[in-house]
Amino acid sequence: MSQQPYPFKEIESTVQRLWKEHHSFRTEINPDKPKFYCLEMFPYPSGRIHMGHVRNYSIGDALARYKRMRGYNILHPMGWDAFGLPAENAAISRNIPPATWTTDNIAHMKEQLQKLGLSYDWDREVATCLPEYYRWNQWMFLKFLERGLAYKKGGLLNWCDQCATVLANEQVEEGLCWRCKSPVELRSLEQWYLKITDYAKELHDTLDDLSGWPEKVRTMQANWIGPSGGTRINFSIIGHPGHLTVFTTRPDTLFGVTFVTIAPEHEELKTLLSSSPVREKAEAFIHETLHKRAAERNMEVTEKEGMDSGIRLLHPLTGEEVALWIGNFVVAGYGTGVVMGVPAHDTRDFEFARKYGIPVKPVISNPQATSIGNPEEAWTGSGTLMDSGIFSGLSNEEGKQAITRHLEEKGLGQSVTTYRLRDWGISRQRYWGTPIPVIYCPSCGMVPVPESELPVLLPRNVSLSGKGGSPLAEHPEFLHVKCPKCGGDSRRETDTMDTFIDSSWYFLRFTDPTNDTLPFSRQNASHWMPVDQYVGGVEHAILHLLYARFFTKVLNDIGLSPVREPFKALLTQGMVLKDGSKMSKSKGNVVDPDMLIDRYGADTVRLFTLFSAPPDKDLAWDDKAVEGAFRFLGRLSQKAHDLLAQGPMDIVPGELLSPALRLVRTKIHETIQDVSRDLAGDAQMNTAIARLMELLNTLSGVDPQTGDAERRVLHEGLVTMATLLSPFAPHLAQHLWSQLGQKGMVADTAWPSVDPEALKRDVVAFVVQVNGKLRATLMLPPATGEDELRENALGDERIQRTLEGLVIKKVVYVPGKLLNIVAGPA
RNA sequence: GCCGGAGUGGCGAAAUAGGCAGACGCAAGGGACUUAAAAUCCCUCGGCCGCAAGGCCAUACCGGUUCGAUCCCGGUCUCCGGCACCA
Repeated sequence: MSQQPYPFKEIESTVQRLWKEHHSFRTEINPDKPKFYCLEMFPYPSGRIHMGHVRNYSIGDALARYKRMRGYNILHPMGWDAFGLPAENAAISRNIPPATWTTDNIAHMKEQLQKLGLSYDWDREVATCLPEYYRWNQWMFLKFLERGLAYKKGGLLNWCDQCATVLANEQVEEGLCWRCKSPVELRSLEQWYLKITDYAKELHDTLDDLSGWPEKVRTMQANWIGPSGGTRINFSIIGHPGHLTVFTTRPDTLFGVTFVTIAPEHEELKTLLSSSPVREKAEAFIHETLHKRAAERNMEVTEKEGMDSGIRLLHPLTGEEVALWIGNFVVAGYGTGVVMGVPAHDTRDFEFARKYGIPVKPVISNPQATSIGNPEEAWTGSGTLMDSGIFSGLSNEEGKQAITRHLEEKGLGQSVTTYRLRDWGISRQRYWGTPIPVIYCPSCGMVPVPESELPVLLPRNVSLSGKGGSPLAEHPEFLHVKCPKCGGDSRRETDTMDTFIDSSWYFLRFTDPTNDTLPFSRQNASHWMPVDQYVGGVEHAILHLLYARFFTKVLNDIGLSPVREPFKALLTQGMVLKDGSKMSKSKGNVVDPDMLIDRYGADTVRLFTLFSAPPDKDLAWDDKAVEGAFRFLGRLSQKAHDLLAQGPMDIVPGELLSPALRLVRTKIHETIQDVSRDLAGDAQMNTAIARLMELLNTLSGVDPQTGDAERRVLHEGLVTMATLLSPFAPHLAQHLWSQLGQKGMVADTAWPSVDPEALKRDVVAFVVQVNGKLRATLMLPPATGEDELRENALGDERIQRTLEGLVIKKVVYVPGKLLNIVAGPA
C-alpha cells in the first residue's frame, strides 16, 4: 500500500464548490422540522480575521452542522457590525472614505471566512452601515421617543479627547477610554439617552431564568445592574421649602446621623447655595472638585475632601440641626446623590468626620468594643440599637424595618430598591454611524423626523478632520433642513448613534433580512426566535448582551418582537493566547489564519482550535500542536485510500465476525455514543475529537488486505468517521463520504445511531480492590454476580498474596464494575 | 472590600449519581525503514525504590465523612475574571 499525500487544498476547494452548487446552507423554513437558530457574534470589519474569529466561528459552525444532522431546520447567518471609529481613523490617516474602507474590508474578510468552509446562509448577510439596515435604527429610535424611552439631557459626561467623542459609563475602564486607553475627562454636554433604567428590575430579576447562560455572565450582569434595597429619607431644609432626600441601606443608624453629604454636581445644590453665607467659597470648591475628579479618574481612590455648605437641615426624627456638607466622594448618579453621614457605623463617614472634626455618635452597640467612649473605628457589624429614641433595644435588623415603617407612616421616607445601572447615553459626535432622526426648529423646538422620511441618509462626501465636534455639523446640505411641522428653516441633529445600537437587534433582522416595510416581520421572528445558541467572547458579557436584552424587551412591548429574551443559550468562548497573553498586533504575537489555512488547510485549523481546549477556556496557541491535528487528518485520508485500493466489496448481512473484529465494531459504536453524548451536553468538542482519534487508532489496526470481513468493518468504521467528523472537519468528511460511495452530502445525512448489538461485550474488566486499593483487574462476563466475582478474586494470586495474614471483614460489590475487599489484622 | 471561577505529568488536557487518576494530543527518549533526510511505523514516557515480580508516594495545602475521595463537607493558600468612594 503506497503512501499518499493528504491533498487538502484540492479537497477543500472541490467540496466548497459542491456546497455552492447544492446551495447546501440556504435557509428555508421547514415546518416539519424543529427549528434551531445558531448565531455567532458578528465581527467588526477591521480588515482581516484573527484566530479569535476562527475559534468563535469554528465552535458555532460545529454546533450548527451537528444540529443540522440531528434533523433540525437551521438558521445560521452572518453579517457585519460595520459602523465604528476605526473606519473614520482610516479615513483620516489614509484618506479613504469610511464607506470604501469598510466595504473593502468586508469583501476581504468574507473571502477569508468562506475559505474556512463555514455553513452560513450568505443570502441573509447584513451590514449595519447600509441604509436598508440603519433606517430601522432610526425607526426604533422614534418608537423609543414616542414611548418616552429616549430623551435628551444636559450634564457632565465622559469625554475622550483622543476619540473626540462622548463615552457611556460602560465604555470607561479604570478612568480610561475602552478603545484608545487615553484618560477620560468630564465635559458638560447635552446628549440623547435611552431609558434602560426603566427595565433595570426586569433585566435583573429575569437573569435567574436564563439557565442556558454561564453562571459567570449572569453574575456579571447582576452586579452591573446592582440592585440594592434601602430607604429614602427626607431631611427638611432650614430656610427653604421642600427637603433633601437621602438614600441609605442602613436606616437603623438614622439616630447616629451627625451630618449629611451632597454630591458636588447635584442639581439642587446651586439653588440651595443662594442663601448660604459661604456661597462663593462653596462654588469655588465645587468647581475645583469636579475638575480634579475628571483628572484623577484613573486613580484608585481619591482622598476624601469636603466643605460645609453653610446650609442646615433638620433631622426627621430628632429635629436636631444637621450640617449639609459637599463631599467629593458622593456619586451624583447613584441613589439620590445625597447621603446621611453616620461616622460611628460607616468607614467612609468615619474617615470624613475625623478629618473635619465632626462628632461621632454610636447608636449600634458593638459587642467587640473594649471601652466605651470615642471609638477608634466605625462599627459596621450587627448589634443592638441604642440612643435611638423609641427604637432603642431593637436588633439592627428589626430597627431597619421599624424605622422605615415609622418614616413611611409619617410621610418622611419610603422603602425603595435602587440600581447601579444608569441610562444609556447614545449620542456620539462622530460621522460613521446612524444619524439620529431629529430636527431642531426655532419655532417648534425638537421635531422627530416623520417615519415616512426615513432613512435620514448619512452623506457620503464629508470631510473628516478628527479635530472634535460632529463632522455632520460641517456638512451644510445635511445640516440645513425645513421643519416637518412648520416648514421653517431648521437644523438636523448632527450626532450619530452609539454603534452598540446596531448590534442590539441584528439577530432579529436575520430572521427577515430583506424586509423593507418593517425591521422584521413578527411572523418570521416568531418562527426563529429566540436564538437557541449564541456564541461569542466573554468581553461582551455585560454591554452588548445587556443592551440586546433591553432592546428585545422594548420591541416586545411595542408588539414587534415575539420574545422577551433574545438568547436562550449562551456559550462564551475563551481567548486565544500565545506565549501567555492575548494575541494582538501590538504584542506582535499574532498567528495569521490565512497562513495556517494555506499550510495545513481549513479542516486542520478548525480541528485544532476545537480540540486543544474546551470551548469556554482560554486556548494556548502552539504551532507544533497544530501538526497533531494535521497528522490525524492525513492518517485518516491514508486509511481510506488503503481500503479503496482493494477494490469494491459486497455487503454480507449477518456475517459472523472474529472476536477481534467484533471489538472493532464495538469501538465504532461506542464512539458514536460518546461523541453524541459530548456534543449533546455542554459542547465538549475537545473530548469528542479525542474519541475520533481513538477510533482511528483502533481502525489503523485493521488491515484491509487481510480479508473481506476486515474490509467491511473498516468501511463501516470510515463511513461512521466521516459522519462524526463532519461538524469539525467538514471538507475531508465530505470527501471521504463520496470516496466511500455514499450518496448526497454528508452535511445533510442523519447523525448515525448506535447498534445496541455492537455494544455488547463478552467480557469486561472488573476492578478488584483490597481496602480501596486496586490489586487486580479480572476479565469476566458483564453479568458476573457477587459470589462468582468474589470466588474469582479470591482465586487470584495477587489478591491472595495481599490478603496473607489478614481477615476479611467486609466485601463491597458494585455490579458490572468492582469488588472491594475490606480486610485487616485478626 | 464585595461577587464569581479555577488549582491534576515537561505542556494543552481527560476522568465526578464517590469506584482502575492522567484518555486524546504535543514535546521528549529509543528503535525500524532510508546512502541520508523528510514522511511513516513500532516501543517508552507522573515521582521514588527494585534485576524482576512488585511496592510506596502523588490531583495546591491541612483536616473530616466513607469500604473507597480529583469528586462531598470544614478550614488555609495561590492564581484568574468581574464590580468598586454605590451610602
